[in-house]
Amino acid sequence: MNRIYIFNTLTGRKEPFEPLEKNRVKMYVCGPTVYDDVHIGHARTFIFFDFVRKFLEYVGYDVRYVLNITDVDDKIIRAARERGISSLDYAEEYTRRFLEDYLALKLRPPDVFPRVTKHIEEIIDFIQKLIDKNFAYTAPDGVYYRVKAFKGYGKLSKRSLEEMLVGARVEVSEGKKDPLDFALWKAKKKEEDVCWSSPWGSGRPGWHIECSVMSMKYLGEQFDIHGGGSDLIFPHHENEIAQSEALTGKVPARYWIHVGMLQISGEKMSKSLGNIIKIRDILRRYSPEVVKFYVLNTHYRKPVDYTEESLEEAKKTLDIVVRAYDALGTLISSGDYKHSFRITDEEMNILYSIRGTKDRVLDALSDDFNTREALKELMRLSKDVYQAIVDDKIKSLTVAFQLREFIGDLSNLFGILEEKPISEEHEILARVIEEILKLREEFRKVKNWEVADAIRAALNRAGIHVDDTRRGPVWRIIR
RNA sequence: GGCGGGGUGGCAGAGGGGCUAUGCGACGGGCUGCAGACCCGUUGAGCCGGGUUCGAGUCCCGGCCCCGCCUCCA
Repeated sequence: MNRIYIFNTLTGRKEPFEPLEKNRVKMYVCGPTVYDDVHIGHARTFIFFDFVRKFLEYVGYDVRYVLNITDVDDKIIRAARERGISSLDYAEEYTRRFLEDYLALKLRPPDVFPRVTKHIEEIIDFIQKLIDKNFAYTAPDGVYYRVKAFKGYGKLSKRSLEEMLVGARVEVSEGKKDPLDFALWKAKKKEEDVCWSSPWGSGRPGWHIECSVMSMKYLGEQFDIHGGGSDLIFPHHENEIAQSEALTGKVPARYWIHVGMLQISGEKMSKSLGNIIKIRDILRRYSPEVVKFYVLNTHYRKPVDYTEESLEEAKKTLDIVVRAYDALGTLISSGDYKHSFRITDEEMNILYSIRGTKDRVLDALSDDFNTREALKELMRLSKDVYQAIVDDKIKSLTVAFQLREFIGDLSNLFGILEEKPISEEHEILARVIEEILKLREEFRKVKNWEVADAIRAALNRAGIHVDDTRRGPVWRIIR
Protein backbone atom coordinates (compact mmCIF):
# COMPACT_ATOMS: atom_id res chain seq x y z
CA MET A 1 0.00 0.00 0.00
CA ASN A 2 1.28 3.40 -0.96
CA ARG A 3 1.86 5.73 1.91
CA ILE A 4 -0.62 8.56 1.74
CA TYR A 5 0.35 12.12 2.57
CA ILE A 6 -2.25 14.63 3.66
CA PHE A 7 -1.96 18.35 4.19
CA ASN A 8 -3.18 18.81 7.74
CA THR A 9 -4.54 22.26 8.60
CA LEU A 10 -3.86 21.57 12.25
CA THR A 11 -0.12 21.25 11.77
CA GLY A 12 0.14 23.29 8.58
CA ARG A 13 2.17 20.53 6.96
CA LYS A 14 1.85 17.59 4.69
CA GLU A 15 2.00 14.53 6.89
CA PRO A 16 2.05 10.78 6.36
CA PHE A 17 -1.39 9.40 6.99
CA GLU A 18 -1.64 6.86 9.76
CA PRO A 19 -5.13 5.96 10.88
CA LEU A 20 -5.81 5.17 14.52
CA GLU A 21 -6.82 1.64 13.64
CA LYS A 22 -4.71 -0.21 11.16
CA ASN A 23 -7.11 -0.71 8.29
CA ARG A 24 -9.95 1.55 9.25
CA VAL A 25 -10.56 5.20 8.57
CA LYS A 26 -13.16 7.27 10.33
CA MET A 27 -14.08 10.47 8.56
CA TYR A 28 -16.44 13.29 9.48
CA VAL A 29 -17.34 16.06 7.07
CA CYS A 30 -19.40 19.17 7.70
CA GLY A 31 -22.36 19.11 5.37
CA PRO A 32 -24.83 21.85 4.57
CA THR A 33 -27.04 24.03 6.67
CA VAL A 34 -30.31 23.47 4.90
CA TYR A 35 -31.57 27.02 4.57
CA ASP A 36 -31.47 26.90 0.76
CA ASP A 37 -30.48 24.59 -2.06
CA VAL A 38 -26.88 23.50 -2.16
CA HIS A 39 -24.68 25.31 -4.64
CA ILE A 40 -21.66 24.45 -6.72
CA GLY A 41 -19.34 25.35 -3.85
CA HIS A 42 -21.00 22.85 -1.53
CA ALA A 43 -20.87 20.36 -4.33
CA ARG A 44 -17.13 20.80 -4.60
CA THR A 45 -16.72 19.78 -1.00
CA PHE A 46 -19.05 16.80 -1.22
CA ILE A 47 -17.57 15.60 -4.47
CA PHE A 48 -14.08 15.83 -3.08
CA PHE A 49 -14.78 13.95 0.12
CA ASP A 50 -16.78 11.34 -1.73
CA PHE A 51 -13.65 10.84 -3.76
CA VAL A 52 -11.43 10.70 -0.66
CA ARG A 53 -13.61 7.99 0.72
CA LYS A 54 -13.53 5.98 -2.49
CA PHE A 55 -9.80 6.39 -2.82
CA LEU A 56 -9.14 5.23 0.72
CA GLU A 57 -11.32 2.22 0.04
CA TYR A 58 -9.54 1.66 -3.23
CA VAL A 59 -6.21 1.32 -1.46
CA GLY A 60 -7.69 -1.05 1.07
CA TYR A 61 -9.12 0.87 4.00
CA ASP A 62 -12.46 0.21 5.53
CA VAL A 63 -13.97 3.69 5.71
CA ARG A 64 -16.72 4.93 7.97
CA TYR A 65 -18.00 8.22 6.61
CA VAL A 66 -20.28 10.66 8.39
CA LEU A 67 -21.69 13.75 6.67
CA ASN A 68 -23.82 15.94 8.87
CA ILE A 69 -26.84 18.07 8.08
CA THR A 70 -27.48 21.17 10.15
CA ASP A 71 -31.23 21.58 10.19
CA VAL A 72 -31.75 24.17 12.87
CA ASP A 73 -30.16 27.60 12.75
CA ASP A 74 -30.83 31.34 12.55
CA LYS A 75 -31.00 31.43 8.78
CA ILE A 76 -33.48 28.59 8.62
CA ILE A 77 -35.72 30.25 11.17
CA ARG A 78 -35.60 33.53 9.33
CA ALA A 79 -36.25 32.00 5.93
CA ALA A 80 -39.11 29.91 7.26
CA ARG A 81 -40.72 32.96 8.78
CA GLU A 82 -40.52 34.81 5.50
CA ARG A 83 -42.25 31.91 3.82
CA GLY A 84 -44.77 31.64 6.60
CA ILE A 85 -44.11 28.00 7.38
CA SER A 86 -42.63 26.31 10.41
CA SER A 87 -38.89 26.10 10.72
CA LEU A 88 -38.96 22.36 11.05
CA ASP A 89 -41.07 21.93 7.92
CA TYR A 90 -38.79 24.28 6.08
CA ALA A 91 -35.68 22.40 7.14
CA GLU A 92 -37.34 19.13 6.24
CA GLU A 93 -38.03 20.35 2.73
CA TYR A 94 -34.50 21.53 2.15
CA THR A 95 -33.03 18.43 3.68
CA ARG A 96 -34.98 16.44 1.15
CA ARG A 97 -33.82 18.69 -1.64
CA PHE A 98 -30.23 18.36 -0.50
CA LEU A 99 -30.48 14.57 -0.57
CA GLU A 100 -31.97 14.75 -4.06
CA ASP A 101 -29.04 16.85 -5.23
CA TYR A 102 -26.55 14.60 -3.51
CA LEU A 103 -27.95 11.55 -5.27
CA ALA A 104 -28.29 13.40 -8.55
CA LEU A 105 -24.55 13.99 -8.43
CA LYS A 106 -24.23 10.22 -8.16
CA LEU A 107 -22.28 10.39 -4.94
CA ARG A 108 -22.40 7.43 -2.62
CA PRO A 109 -24.35 8.30 0.50
CA PRO A 110 -22.24 8.36 3.64
CA ASP A 111 -22.72 5.72 6.30
CA VAL A 112 -24.58 8.24 8.41
CA PHE A 113 -26.30 11.52 7.54
CA PRO A 114 -26.86 12.77 11.09
CA ARG A 115 -29.20 15.70 11.64
CA VAL A 116 -29.01 18.12 14.50
CA THR A 117 -32.70 17.98 15.38
CA LYS A 118 -32.40 14.25 15.98
CA HIS A 119 -29.63 14.70 18.54
CA ILE A 120 -30.95 17.29 20.94
CA GLU A 121 -30.71 15.03 23.99
CA GLU A 122 -27.09 14.21 23.32
CA ILE A 123 -26.36 17.87 22.76
CA ILE A 124 -27.90 18.79 26.10
CA ASP A 125 -25.83 16.08 27.82
CA PHE A 126 -22.69 17.34 26.18
CA ILE A 127 -23.32 20.93 27.22
CA GLN A 128 -24.09 19.84 30.76
CA LYS A 129 -20.74 18.08 30.96
CA LEU A 130 -18.98 21.23 29.75
CA ILE A 131 -20.76 23.20 32.45
CA ASP A 132 -19.77 20.59 35.04
CA LYS A 133 -16.17 20.89 33.97
CA ASN A 134 -16.43 24.66 34.16
CA PHE A 135 -15.77 25.16 30.46
CA ALA A 136 -19.22 26.66 30.08
CA TYR A 137 -21.55 28.86 32.04
CA THR A 138 -25.20 29.71 31.96
CA ALA A 139 -26.57 33.14 31.25
CA PRO A 140 -30.07 34.56 30.86
CA ASP A 141 -29.90 34.13 27.10
CA GLY A 142 -28.34 30.70 26.99
CA VAL A 143 -25.19 28.79 27.72
CA TYR A 144 -21.76 30.03 26.65
CA TYR A 145 -18.42 28.40 26.15
CA ARG A 146 -15.66 29.98 28.20
CA VAL A 147 -12.99 30.37 25.53
CA LYS A 148 -10.24 31.46 27.90
CA ALA A 149 -10.64 28.27 29.90
CA PHE A 150 -9.36 26.28 26.92
CA LYS A 151 -5.70 26.94 26.48
CA GLY A 152 -5.39 25.45 23.01
CA TYR A 153 -7.85 27.90 21.51
CA GLY A 154 -6.63 29.16 18.13
CA LYS A 155 -4.40 26.25 17.25
CA LEU A 156 -6.30 25.26 14.16
CA SER A 157 -6.74 28.70 12.66
CA LYS A 158 -3.32 29.80 13.93
CA ARG A 159 -4.35 32.91 15.70
CA SER A 160 -3.94 34.19 19.19
CA LEU A 161 -6.63 35.44 21.49
CA GLU A 162 -5.26 38.97 21.23
CA GLU A 163 -5.44 38.89 17.45
CA MET A 164 -9.01 37.78 17.58
CA LEU A 165 -9.96 40.67 19.75
CA VAL A 166 -8.16 43.34 17.77
CA GLY A 167 -10.44 44.64 15.11
CA ALA A 168 -12.70 41.66 15.49
CA ARG A 169 -16.35 42.32 15.01
CA VAL A 170 -17.44 40.12 17.81
CA GLU A 171 -21.13 39.66 18.28
CA VAL A 172 -22.32 41.37 21.40
CA SER A 173 -24.68 39.48 23.52
CA GLU A 174 -26.05 40.32 26.89
CA GLY A 175 -25.10 37.13 28.68
CA LYS A 176 -21.54 36.80 27.40
CA LYS A 177 -18.84 37.26 29.99
CA ASP A 178 -16.11 37.60 27.42
CA PRO A 179 -16.49 38.78 23.83
CA LEU A 180 -14.70 35.67 22.57
CA ASP A 181 -17.13 33.28 24.20
CA PHE A 182 -19.62 31.58 21.92
CA ALA A 183 -23.07 30.12 22.40
CA LEU A 184 -23.60 26.46 23.10
CA TRP A 185 -27.30 26.88 23.75
CA LYS A 186 -29.47 29.76 22.64
CA ALA A 187 -32.51 30.59 24.74
CA LYS A 188 -35.73 30.84 22.78
CA LYS A 189 -36.59 34.30 21.55
CA LYS A 190 -40.26 35.08 21.41
CA GLU A 191 -40.44 35.34 17.64
CA GLU A 192 -38.78 31.96 17.16
CA ASP A 193 -40.91 28.90 16.58
CA VAL A 194 -38.48 26.06 17.17
CA CYS A 195 -37.23 25.05 20.57
CA TRP A 196 -36.60 22.19 22.93
CA SER A 197 -36.71 22.19 26.69
CA SER A 198 -33.46 21.93 28.56
CA PRO A 199 -32.14 22.42 32.10
CA TRP A 200 -31.50 26.02 31.04
CA GLY A 201 -34.96 26.71 29.75
CA SER A 202 -36.35 26.22 26.27
CA GLY A 203 -34.07 27.01 23.39
CA ARG A 204 -31.92 25.41 20.73
CA PRO A 205 -28.33 24.40 20.15
CA GLY A 206 -25.68 26.91 19.14
CA TRP A 207 -23.98 26.45 15.82
CA HIS A 208 -20.84 24.47 16.64
CA ILE A 209 -21.93 22.03 19.28
CA GLU A 210 -23.73 19.62 16.95
CA CYS A 211 -20.55 18.59 15.21
CA SER A 212 -18.76 17.82 18.44
CA VAL A 213 -21.70 15.75 19.58
CA MET A 214 -22.46 13.90 16.39
CA SER A 215 -18.89 13.14 15.44
CA MET A 216 -18.32 11.71 18.91
CA LYS A 217 -21.48 9.70 18.79
CA TYR A 218 -20.79 8.06 15.45
CA LEU A 219 -17.02 7.95 15.34
CA GLY A 220 -15.85 8.11 18.94
CA GLU A 221 -13.83 10.57 20.95
CA GLN A 222 -11.09 10.58 18.38
CA PHE A 223 -11.27 9.84 14.69
CA ASP A 224 -9.01 10.18 11.69
CA ILE A 225 -10.21 12.81 9.27
CA HIS A 226 -12.33 15.88 9.71
CA GLY A 227 -13.23 17.79 6.60
CA GLY A 228 -15.12 20.77 5.33
CA GLY A 229 -14.79 23.98 3.40
CA SER A 230 -11.89 26.21 4.34
CA ASP A 231 -14.31 28.88 5.47
CA LEU A 232 -15.14 26.63 8.39
CA ILE A 233 -11.65 26.69 9.87
CA PHE A 234 -12.63 29.67 11.95
CA PRO A 235 -14.72 29.78 13.96
CA HIS A 236 -16.59 26.54 13.37
CA HIS A 237 -13.83 23.97 13.55
CA GLU A 238 -11.83 25.95 16.07
CA ASN A 239 -14.84 25.93 18.35
CA GLU A 240 -15.50 22.31 17.69
CA ILE A 241 -12.01 21.44 18.86
CA ALA A 242 -12.49 23.60 21.94
CA GLN A 243 -15.70 21.83 22.82
CA SER A 244 -14.56 18.28 22.21
CA GLU A 245 -11.09 18.58 23.61
CA ALA A 246 -12.35 20.28 26.74
CA LEU A 247 -14.40 17.21 27.38
CA THR A 248 -12.07 14.40 26.38
CA GLY A 249 -8.62 15.92 26.53
CA LYS A 250 -8.05 14.84 22.95
CA VAL A 251 -8.24 16.68 19.65
CA PRO A 252 -11.30 15.11 18.07
CA ALA A 253 -9.67 14.48 14.71
CA ARG A 254 -6.06 14.00 13.80
CA TYR A 255 -6.15 15.20 10.20
CA TRP A 256 -8.09 18.32 9.30
CA ILE A 257 -8.71 18.70 5.59
CA HIS A 258 -10.11 21.89 4.12
CA VAL A 259 -11.34 22.41 0.60
CA GLY A 260 -10.61 25.73 -1.11
CA MET A 261 -13.38 28.14 -1.93
CA LEU A 262 -15.09 28.34 -5.27
CA GLN A 263 -15.74 31.71 -6.79
CA ILE A 264 -17.96 32.83 -9.61
CA SER A 265 -16.16 34.74 -12.33
CA GLY A 266 -13.68 36.11 -9.84
CA GLU A 267 -16.22 37.07 -7.24
CA LYS A 268 -17.28 35.51 -4.03
CA MET A 269 -20.54 33.66 -4.26
CA SER A 270 -23.07 35.45 -2.16
CA LYS A 271 -26.70 36.21 -1.82
CA SER A 272 -26.11 39.93 -2.09
CA LEU A 273 -24.26 39.61 -5.38
CA GLY A 274 -26.97 37.30 -6.58
CA ASN A 275 -24.46 34.96 -8.16
CA ILE A 276 -25.22 31.74 -6.36
CA ILE A 277 -25.23 28.83 -8.73
CA LYS A 278 -27.28 25.94 -7.51
CA ILE A 279 -26.08 22.50 -8.27
CA ARG A 280 -29.52 21.46 -9.45
CA ASP A 281 -29.41 24.15 -12.11
CA ILE A 282 -26.04 22.97 -13.32
CA LEU A 283 -27.24 19.40 -13.46
CA ARG A 284 -29.95 20.42 -15.87
CA ARG A 285 -27.25 21.20 -18.39
CA TYR A 286 -24.34 18.95 -17.50
CA SER A 287 -24.09 15.36 -16.41
CA PRO A 288 -22.93 14.61 -12.88
CA GLU A 289 -19.86 13.01 -14.45
CA VAL A 290 -18.85 16.27 -16.10
CA VAL A 291 -19.40 18.18 -12.88
CA LYS A 292 -17.26 15.73 -10.94
CA PHE A 293 -14.53 15.84 -13.55
CA TYR A 294 -14.60 19.61 -13.42
CA VAL A 295 -14.24 19.63 -9.65
CA LEU A 296 -11.55 16.97 -9.43
CA ASN A 297 -9.58 18.56 -12.23
CA THR A 298 -8.30 21.15 -9.80
CA HIS A 299 -6.38 20.38 -6.66
CA TYR A 300 -8.80 20.54 -3.75
CA ARG A 301 -6.92 23.17 -1.76
CA LYS A 302 -6.78 25.63 -4.62
CA PRO A 303 -9.45 28.21 -5.03
CA VAL A 304 -11.49 27.59 -8.17
CA ASP A 305 -12.99 30.24 -10.33
CA TYR A 306 -16.17 29.01 -11.91
CA THR A 307 -17.06 30.42 -15.28
CA GLU A 308 -19.58 29.47 -17.92
CA GLU A 309 -16.88 28.12 -20.19
CA SER A 310 -15.16 26.00 -17.59
CA LEU A 311 -17.79 23.27 -17.55
CA GLU A 312 -17.91 23.24 -21.31
CA GLU A 313 -14.18 22.69 -21.39
CA ALA A 314 -14.42 19.99 -18.75
CA LYS A 315 -16.96 18.23 -20.90
CA LYS A 316 -14.70 18.32 -23.93
CA THR A 317 -11.72 17.07 -22.00
CA LEU A 318 -13.59 14.30 -20.27
CA ASP A 319 -14.78 13.18 -23.67
CA ILE A 320 -11.26 11.92 -24.37
CA VAL A 321 -11.77 9.27 -21.72
CA VAL A 322 -15.37 8.54 -22.63
CA ARG A 323 -14.47 8.10 -26.26
CA ALA A 324 -11.76 5.55 -25.55
CA TYR A 325 -13.93 3.65 -23.12
CA ASP A 326 -16.90 3.53 -25.46
CA ALA A 327 -14.81 2.56 -28.44
CA LEU A 328 -13.42 -0.38 -26.47
CA GLY A 329 -16.93 -1.40 -25.54
CA THR A 330 -17.88 -1.27 -29.18
CA LEU A 331 -14.93 -3.39 -30.18
CA ILE A 332 -15.79 -5.99 -27.61
CA SER A 333 -19.46 -6.23 -28.45
CA SER A 334 -19.03 -5.99 -32.19
CA GLY A 335 -17.49 -9.43 -32.17
CA ASP A 336 -14.92 -9.13 -34.91
CA TYR A 337 -12.17 -9.70 -32.37
CA LYS A 338 -13.27 -13.06 -31.12
CA HIS A 339 -10.81 -14.89 -33.31
CA SER A 340 -7.64 -13.37 -32.01
CA PHE A 341 -6.00 -14.58 -28.85
CA ARG A 342 -2.48 -13.79 -29.86
CA ILE A 343 -1.15 -10.63 -28.37
CA THR A 344 1.05 -8.52 -30.60
CA ASP A 345 4.06 -6.56 -29.43
CA GLU A 346 2.15 -3.35 -29.85
CA GLU A 347 -0.58 -4.67 -27.63
CA MET A 348 1.97 -5.76 -25.05
CA ASN A 349 3.28 -2.22 -24.97
CA ILE A 350 -0.15 -0.84 -24.35
CA LEU A 351 -0.69 -3.33 -21.54
CA TYR A 352 2.61 -2.30 -19.99
CA SER A 353 1.58 1.31 -20.12
CA ILE A 354 -1.44 0.43 -17.98
CA ARG A 355 0.94 -0.58 -15.26
CA GLY A 356 2.88 2.67 -15.44
CA THR A 357 -0.28 4.73 -15.54
CA LYS A 358 -1.61 2.95 -12.48
CA ASP A 359 1.58 3.59 -10.54
CA ARG A 360 1.63 7.25 -11.45
CA VAL A 361 -2.03 7.66 -10.61
CA LEU A 362 -1.58 6.10 -7.20
CA ASP A 363 1.50 8.21 -6.54
CA ALA A 364 -0.34 11.37 -7.46
CA LEU A 365 -3.37 10.55 -5.37
CA SER A 366 -1.24 9.52 -2.42
CA ASP A 367 0.38 12.93 -2.47
CA ASP A 368 -2.36 14.94 -0.82
CA PHE A 369 -5.01 13.74 -3.26
CA ASN A 370 -3.60 15.25 -6.41
CA THR A 371 -6.56 14.40 -8.56
CA ARG A 372 -5.51 16.76 -11.29
CA GLU A 373 -2.27 14.92 -11.88
CA ALA A 374 -4.04 11.57 -11.75
CA LEU A 375 -6.65 12.63 -14.29
CA LYS A 376 -3.91 13.81 -16.58
CA GLU A 377 -2.52 10.27 -16.59
CA LEU A 378 -5.92 8.81 -17.27
CA MET A 379 -6.33 11.17 -20.20
CA ARG A 380 -2.95 10.36 -21.59
CA LEU A 381 -3.69 6.65 -21.52
CA SER A 382 -7.13 7.15 -23.02
CA LYS A 383 -5.66 9.10 -25.89
CA ASP A 384 -3.11 6.38 -26.58
CA VAL A 385 -5.78 3.74 -26.47
CA TYR A 386 -8.09 5.55 -28.83
CA GLN A 387 -5.25 6.15 -31.19
CA ALA A 388 -4.41 2.46 -31.11
CA ILE A 389 -8.01 1.59 -31.94
CA VAL A 390 -8.13 3.96 -34.86
CA ASP A 391 -4.80 2.68 -36.12
CA ASP A 392 -6.23 -0.84 -35.93
CA LYS A 393 -3.57 -2.00 -33.52
CA ILE A 394 -5.86 -3.67 -31.03
CA LYS A 395 -6.48 -7.15 -32.34
CA SER A 396 -7.28 -9.29 -29.38
CA LEU A 397 -10.37 -9.46 -27.29
CA THR A 398 -8.46 -9.92 -24.05
CA VAL A 399 -6.47 -6.75 -24.58
CA ALA A 400 -9.56 -4.74 -25.38
CA PHE A 401 -11.18 -6.16 -22.31
CA GLN A 402 -8.31 -5.39 -19.96
CA LEU A 403 -8.02 -1.85 -21.25
CA ARG A 404 -11.70 -1.25 -20.86
CA GLU A 405 -11.70 -2.63 -17.35
CA PHE A 406 -8.75 -0.51 -16.33
CA ILE A 407 -10.14 2.73 -17.71
CA GLY A 408 -13.51 1.86 -16.22
CA ASP A 409 -12.16 1.12 -12.74
CA LEU A 410 -10.10 4.23 -12.63
CA SER A 411 -12.91 6.38 -13.91
CA ASN A 412 -15.22 4.89 -11.34
CA LEU A 413 -12.88 5.96 -8.62
CA PHE A 414 -13.46 9.51 -9.78
CA GLY A 415 -17.07 8.89 -10.68
CA ILE A 416 -16.56 10.37 -14.12
CA LEU A 417 -17.92 7.63 -16.34
CA GLU A 418 -21.52 6.76 -16.73
CA GLU A 419 -22.07 3.13 -15.85
CA LYS A 420 -22.62 1.21 -19.03
CA PRO A 421 -22.25 -2.49 -18.50
CA ILE A 422 -22.02 -4.56 -21.64
CA SER A 423 -25.50 -6.00 -21.42
CA GLU A 424 -27.35 -8.34 -23.70
CA GLU A 425 -29.28 -5.37 -25.04
CA HIS A 426 -26.06 -3.59 -25.72
CA GLU A 427 -24.77 -6.57 -27.64
CA ILE A 428 -27.90 -6.78 -29.74
CA LEU A 429 -27.77 -3.06 -30.40
CA ALA A 430 -24.14 -3.43 -31.35
CA ARG A 431 -24.95 -6.17 -33.83
CA VAL A 432 -27.72 -4.11 -35.37
CA ILE A 433 -25.44 -1.15 -35.78
CA GLU A 434 -22.69 -3.33 -37.18
CA GLU A 435 -25.11 -4.69 -39.77
CA ILE A 436 -26.24 -1.21 -40.72
CA LEU A 437 -22.65 -0.09 -41.03
CA LYS A 438 -21.84 -3.08 -43.23
CA LEU A 439 -24.62 -2.03 -45.58
CA ARG A 440 -23.33 1.49 -45.53
CA GLU A 441 -19.87 0.21 -46.45
CA GLU A 442 -21.44 -1.39 -49.52
CA PHE A 443 -22.79 1.97 -50.57
CA ARG A 444 -19.46 3.59 -49.90
CA LYS A 445 -17.70 0.96 -51.98
CA VAL A 446 -19.77 1.89 -55.01
CA LYS A 447 -19.35 5.57 -54.12
CA ASN A 448 -22.99 6.11 -53.43
CA TRP A 449 -22.21 8.94 -51.04
CA GLU A 450 -25.76 10.23 -50.76
CA VAL A 451 -27.05 7.01 -49.26
CA ALA A 452 -23.91 6.50 -47.14
CA ASP A 453 -24.19 10.00 -45.73
CA ALA A 454 -27.91 9.61 -45.17
CA ILE A 455 -27.29 6.49 -43.13
CA ARG A 456 -24.66 8.24 -41.10
CA ALA A 457 -26.96 11.17 -40.50
CA ALA A 458 -29.79 8.86 -39.53
CA LEU A 459 -27.62 7.05 -37.01
CA ASN A 460 -26.53 10.39 -35.63
CA ARG A 461 -30.11 11.41 -35.10
CA ALA A 462 -30.60 8.16 -33.21
CA GLY A 463 -27.63 9.04 -30.97
CA ILE A 464 -24.94 6.99 -32.71
CA HIS A 465 -21.84 8.82 -33.83
CA VAL A 466 -19.79 7.19 -36.57
CA ASP A 467 -16.17 7.91 -37.39
CA ASP A 468 -14.70 6.49 -40.57
CA THR A 469 -11.16 5.48 -39.73
CA ARG A 470 -8.40 3.42 -41.24
CA ARG A 471 -9.80 0.30 -39.64
CA GLY A 472 -13.28 1.07 -40.89
CA PRO A 473 -16.17 2.72 -39.09
CA VAL A 474 -15.91 3.23 -35.32
CA TRP A 475 -19.17 4.10 -33.67
CA ARG A 476 -20.24 5.20 -30.23
CA ILE A 477 -23.28 6.32 -28.41
CA ILE A 478 -23.35 10.06 -27.85
CA ARG A 479 -25.37 11.82 -25.22
C1' G B 1 -4.21 45.06 10.48
C1' G B 2 -3.71 39.39 11.53
C1' C B 3 -3.72 34.41 9.41
C1' G B 4 -3.68 31.29 5.07
C1' G B 5 -3.21 30.32 -0.27
C1' G B 6 -1.50 32.16 -4.82
C1' G B 7 0.94 34.93 -9.12
C1' U B 8 3.21 29.79 -15.07
C1' G B 9 2.32 30.26 -22.53
C1' G B 10 -4.22 33.15 -25.91
C1' C B 11 -7.25 30.39 -21.90
C1' A B 12 -7.53 26.52 -18.06
C1' G B 13 -4.04 24.43 -14.95
C1' A B 14 0.30 20.73 -12.97
C1' G B 15 5.07 19.55 -11.63
C1' G B 16 8.97 21.77 -8.71
C1' G B 17 17.09 23.23 -9.19
C1' G B 18 19.37 20.71 -15.38
C1' C B 19 15.01 16.06 -18.37
C1' U B 20 8.06 17.39 -23.70
C1' A B 21 3.31 18.57 -18.25
C1' U B 22 -1.48 18.07 -19.90
C1' G B 23 -6.06 19.85 -21.97
C1' C B 24 -8.61 23.62 -24.88
C1' G B 25 -7.17 26.97 -28.79
C1' A B 26 -4.23 29.14 -32.95
C1' C B 27 -1.10 28.13 -37.35
C1' G B 28 1.04 24.69 -41.19
C1' G B 29 0.88 19.81 -43.14
C1' G B 30 -0.80 14.48 -43.54
C1' C B 31 -4.91 10.95 -43.82
C1' U B 32 -10.03 11.18 -45.86
C1' G B 33 -15.28 11.11 -51.17
C1' C B 34 -17.19 14.45 -47.34
C1' A B 35 -17.80 15.19 -42.05
C1' G B 36 -15.54 13.72 -37.90
C1' A B 37 -11.72 11.32 -35.60
C1' C B 38 -6.63 10.47 -35.77
C1' C B 39 -1.36 11.66 -36.91
C1' C B 40 3.07 14.98 -37.64
C1' G B 41 5.00 19.74 -36.98
C1' U B 42 4.90 25.03 -35.37
C1' U B 43 3.44 28.74 -32.03
C1' G B 44 3.93 30.26 -27.22
C1' A B 45 5.51 30.61 -20.25
C1' G B 46 7.01 31.35 -15.52
C1' C B 47 4.88 39.28 -11.48
C1' C B 48 9.33 42.61 -10.42
C1' G B 49 14.32 43.32 -8.15
C1' G B 50 18.33 41.11 -5.85
C1' G B 51 20.94 36.57 -4.14
C1' U B 52 22.63 31.17 -3.81
C1' U B 53 24.38 27.81 -7.83
C1' C B 54 28.26 25.46 -13.15
C1' G B 55 22.82 25.88 -13.85
C1' A B 56 16.39 28.65 -11.02
C1' G B 57 9.32 28.90 -12.96
C1' U B 58 11.63 25.49 -9.40
C1' C B 59 15.69 27.42 -3.39
C1' C B 60 16.65 32.28 -0.27
C1' C B 61 15.71 37.64 0.67
C1' G B 62 12.92 42.08 -0.54
C1' G B 63 8.97 44.26 -3.10
C1' C B 64 4.34 44.48 -5.94
C1' C B 65 -0.32 42.37 -7.05
C1' C B 66 -4.58 38.85 -6.54
C1' C B 67 -7.85 35.72 -3.64
C1' G B 68 -9.91 33.66 0.81
C1' C B 69 -10.79 33.73 6.11
C1' C B 70 -10.94 36.94 10.44
C1' U B 71 -19.18 38.33 10.58
C1' C B 72 -23.49 33.75 8.56
C1' C B 73 -20.94 30.79 5.01
C1' A B 74 -18.94 24.32 1.88
